[in-house]
Amino acid sequence: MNSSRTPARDERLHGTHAAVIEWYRRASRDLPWRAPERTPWQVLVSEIMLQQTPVGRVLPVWRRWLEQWPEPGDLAAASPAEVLRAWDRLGYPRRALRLHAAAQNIAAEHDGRVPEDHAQLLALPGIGAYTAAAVAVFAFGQRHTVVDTNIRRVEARVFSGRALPSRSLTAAETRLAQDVLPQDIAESVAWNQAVMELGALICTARSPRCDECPVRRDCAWVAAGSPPAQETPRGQLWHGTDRQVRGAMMAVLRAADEPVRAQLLLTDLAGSEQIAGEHAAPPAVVIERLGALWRLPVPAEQRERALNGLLADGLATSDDGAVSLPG
DNA sequence: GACCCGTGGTG
DNA sequence: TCACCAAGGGT
Repeated sequence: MNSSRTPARDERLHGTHAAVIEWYRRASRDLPWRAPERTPWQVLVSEIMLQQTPVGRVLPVWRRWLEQWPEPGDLAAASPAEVLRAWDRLGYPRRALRLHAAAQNIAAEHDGRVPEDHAQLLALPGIGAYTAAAVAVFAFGQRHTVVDTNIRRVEARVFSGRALPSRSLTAAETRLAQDVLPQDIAESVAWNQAVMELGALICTARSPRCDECPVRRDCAWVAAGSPPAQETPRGQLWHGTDRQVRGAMMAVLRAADEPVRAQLLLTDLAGSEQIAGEHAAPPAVVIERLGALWRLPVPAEQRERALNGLLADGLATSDDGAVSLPG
């Protein structure tokens, strides 16, 4: 987009700001990490959990998590196994380990308080450009450019006239987000929050509800006749992937109170009968998870690769041929 | 940039 | 049904 500032452009942009922020006041969701009494730690935990994970699935886990570990120091003192079990099925369990590591860093290096400084936030494990900006903005009220998938999509449509943003974040998108960010600090905070919410509720990826959009008259994409996306994103593979196997193994380990023989994790449905005879029967829940793992139609070597991946990532430990959650 | 990393709801 | 999608980060 043309970044030159003209009175006409500034006035129109101001109108867009006002319309989106007003819509937010009227239509935004009432989420606990937005409550006036929220703490920076609560915001940070929410941002990590919300990475690639829908709000509805995060809510119950977030509540339990902060009840159990109300301050960074509380989480820092927990074991990785406790942390991974509390993470439950949010997905991408590496995020849980990184949040744990971040809490330990905060406890050791920042006197147990979430740092306000953007660069210090960025230095924490599991916190990248988006999350550092989001915490600085939503927890501390600073002026930073927040660029998440919602904001990218809204700005691609409204300002660039494109149906969808590019596959990966480009420098041009970041520049655009910086260009359209209000100068006033309080307004910039409101804008970041409001645009993200607009993308989540109205300007959605699949079937946007343009008839409810507060800026449909300012939208370059609508003005162009809402042309369809040029390239469809290649879908995330799942069936038959390492990720599927790793996920099934983690489900077993989360359910197991005691270490699980590696043999039980590496066999398939065909091999399970003879294996089962050689071991004491695990609890029913573990058997159920094992059954799901055994049923996956993947070769033995893939099961080994998946387990080695879990061990390498610190999501599991192995002792004398028995596997369990770490620590 | 490309690729890897979970999980489950949904159009 | 099934591919798409979700407040990304690290390598």
